[in-house]
Amino acid sequence: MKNTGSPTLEDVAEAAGVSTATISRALNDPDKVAKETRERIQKAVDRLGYTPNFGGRVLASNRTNTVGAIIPSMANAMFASGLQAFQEVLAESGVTLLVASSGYDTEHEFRQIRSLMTHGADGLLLIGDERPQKTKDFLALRKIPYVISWCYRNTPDGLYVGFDNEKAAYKLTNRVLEFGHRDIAMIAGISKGNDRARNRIEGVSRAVRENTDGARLTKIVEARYRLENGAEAFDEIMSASDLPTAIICGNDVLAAGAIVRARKKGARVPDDVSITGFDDIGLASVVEPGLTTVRVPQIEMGQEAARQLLRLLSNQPATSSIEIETELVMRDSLAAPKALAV
Amino acid sequence: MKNTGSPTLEDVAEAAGVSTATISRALNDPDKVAKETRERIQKAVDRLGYTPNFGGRVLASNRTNTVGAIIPSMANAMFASGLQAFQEVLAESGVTLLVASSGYDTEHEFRQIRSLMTHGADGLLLIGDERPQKTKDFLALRKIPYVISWCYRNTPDGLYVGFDNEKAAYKLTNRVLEFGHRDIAMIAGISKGNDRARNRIEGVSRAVRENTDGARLTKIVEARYRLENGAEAFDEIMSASDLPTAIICGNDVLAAGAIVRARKKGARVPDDVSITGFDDIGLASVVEPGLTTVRVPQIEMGQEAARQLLRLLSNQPATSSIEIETELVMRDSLAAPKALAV
DNA sequence: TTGAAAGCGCTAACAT
DNA sequence: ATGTTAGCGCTTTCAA
Repeated sequence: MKNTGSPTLEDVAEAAGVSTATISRALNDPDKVAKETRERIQKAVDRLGYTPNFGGRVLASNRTNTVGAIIPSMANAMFASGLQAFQEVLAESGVTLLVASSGYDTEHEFRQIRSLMTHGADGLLLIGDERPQKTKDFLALRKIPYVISWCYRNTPDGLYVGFDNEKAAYKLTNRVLEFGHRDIAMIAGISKGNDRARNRIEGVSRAVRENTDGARLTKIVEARYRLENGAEAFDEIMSASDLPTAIICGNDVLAAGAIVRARKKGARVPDDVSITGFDDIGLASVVEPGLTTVRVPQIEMGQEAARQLLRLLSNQPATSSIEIETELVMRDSLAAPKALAV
Repeated sequence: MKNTGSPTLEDVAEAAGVSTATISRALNDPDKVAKETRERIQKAVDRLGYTPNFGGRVLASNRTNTVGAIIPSMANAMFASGLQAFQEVLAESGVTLLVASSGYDTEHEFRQIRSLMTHGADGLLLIGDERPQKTKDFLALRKIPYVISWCYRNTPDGLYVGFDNEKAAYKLTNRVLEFGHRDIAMIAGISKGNDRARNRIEGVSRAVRENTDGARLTKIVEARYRLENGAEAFDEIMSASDLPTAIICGNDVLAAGAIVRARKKGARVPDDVSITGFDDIGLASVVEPGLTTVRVPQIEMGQEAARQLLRLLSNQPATSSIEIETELVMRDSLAAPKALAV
C-alpha cells in the first residue's frame, strides 16, 4: 500500500523550471501567475499525471472540502436517491462526498464517524437521531458540523432536515381507520437503535389508541429489511387466531414482501386484507395491487440537507431545522374491509 | 472550512505526559507500549476527542488504507448491494471505502478518479471498461491499482471481476427464441459510454442474427434508467405497426416499467407479449407476473472484487481476471407466443 | 510575477 | 519501553 512514485509538486517544479510556490499558485489561484508560465506548468502537470497529495494539502491549508455521510446501508433504495441528490448539490460547490455505512449499528456508526473525521471530513450527514451518548459527546467535543436527516425533531440542539416519522405513520393509520379497519397488525422495521422504525411504530400505536371505536393492534412483528422478511412476517401474522383486516408495514420492502406472499397463499389484497407501505420507492408502484404508501421526498430532502450543511461549514447566517412534508399516496392495496369468506 | 482546534498528537502527548512517538505507537502498534502507559494515553485520547489527522498520517507513512469506487449512480439498486459487499470485505482489512458517482458520464468519471487519487485512494474500483483514452493513460501513467467490475473481458491488460454481459444477453435471447418467439423488440439502456448496455444489445442481436428460422429484431429503443422510461419505451414499441411477441429489456427496471404499462393498457403478459429483464433485483420477484431475468450474483462479485483489489494493493501473487457466472431465472413473464386476439 | 523557507501533524529510524 | 528528530508534500507568508 505505497503511494510511491507519485509525482510531487517538486517534480512538476523541476519539469517546468519554476519554484513549487509558483506551481501551487498556478493550481489554486491561476490569476496570480503569468499566462505563459501557467501554460508551461499545465504541460508539465499533464505529462507527469500529477495530482496534488491530499495529505500535504490538508496539512498545509487545514482545509479539506470534503464532507462525510454515514448511512445505515448502501443496499437500501430508501437512502440511495436522497444521497445521490445530496452529493450532486455538494459537487456544485466543489465539495467531495465520502460515504460510509453503519450497518444499522450505532457502535459501528461511531467508528465510522471517527474514521470520516480522520479522513478529513469538514462536516457530516447523519441518518436518524438515535445514537449513544458517547457519540453525541464526541460530536460536541470536536464541534463537528453535522446535519441529521431522514427524521425531524423540533428541538434547539441539532440541525434536522427530514420528516416526522411518527406524524406520517399517524396520518397513514388514521386513513386506514377511516376506511373502517379496526383490527390492525403491523410489520415494522427493527426498532433497536433505529428511531425512524420506532417512531413509525409509535405513530401507528397512537392513532389506534386514540380511536374511540374499538380499533386495536392485533400484533406487531419486527422484521429486517428484505422482501423475505416481510413475507415471513405476513405468515406469522396470518397464522395467528386473531386476524387483522389491515397490515401496516414500516416500509415498502416489507409491504411488497407481504403482498407477494399473500398472493402466493391465495389471500386477496385488498379484499381479504389491506396492506400499506412507507417510503414510496419504485417497488410500490410496480407491485400488484399498487401499494398505498407514504411518499418521502428524498431528492428534496437530500438537496436541502446539502445546502444546510454547506451553510454550516461556511458559518453563514443561522440555519434552522427544516421539516420536509410527506404525502399519502393512495393506490389499490388499501380498501374497506370485507367479511372474510374463509 | 477550517479544522482548527482539533487536538493533535502533541496535545495528547502533553495531556498524558509522554512523547508523541509513544502516542503514535500506542495507537498503531499497542503491543509496543506498556499497558499502564497505554491506558493513560487512552484516557487522554477520549478526554480530548482526538482523532488522528489523516493528512499528517498519509504524509508520514505514505499509506492511506483507503480505496475509492466510482459507480455510475448511487440511485441504482443494481450497484447498491454489490458495493455494500465490496465495502464489507474491505472493512475486514481495515480499509476505508470512498464512493463517488460519475452520473454515467466518462468525463465526469475522469474527474472523480483524479479526485479520489487526491484524497489518497490507494486503489480503485471502476464499473465497466468504456472510458476515454485519456483516462486509461492517466491510470497507466500513475500506475494506479484498479479492478474493473460489472463486466468481464478476457484480455491480459486490466483486472476484471465481473460477468460477460454479451454472453448473458445471448443466452437469454436464445431462451426466448426456444420458446418460439421470432419477432423480438428490445428496450435497452443508453449505450453511449456504457459498455454493459451496449454488450447486452450485442448479445441480443447476435442471438437473433444467428437464428436460422426467421427471427428478427423489430425495434431497439434505448431508455434511461427509470420505470417511466421503460413504460414509455413500451408504448413506442407497441404503437408501431410491426409488433413483437417478446420484448427483451436491458435491465429489470425497464422491464418492470414495461410490465406495469402493459397491465395499464390491458395487454396481458405473457399471453399477448412476453417481457424479460436483466439483473434480478428485488423488483423482479415482486412484479406481476414475476419477471424472467438474468441473475447477477452481485454480492459474490463485490466481495471478489474487493479481495482482488486488496491483493493488488499488497503486491501478492499474480491475480487474474475472474468471470462471475450469471444464471437465467425463469419466472412467468416469458412464455410461448399466442396468436393475438386483437 | 516569482522564489525561499517555515511549518502543518504524523510516523519511523535511531537513541537511550 | 520510551524519547528525539528528520522528513513526508503542500500552502503561505515574506522578500526580491
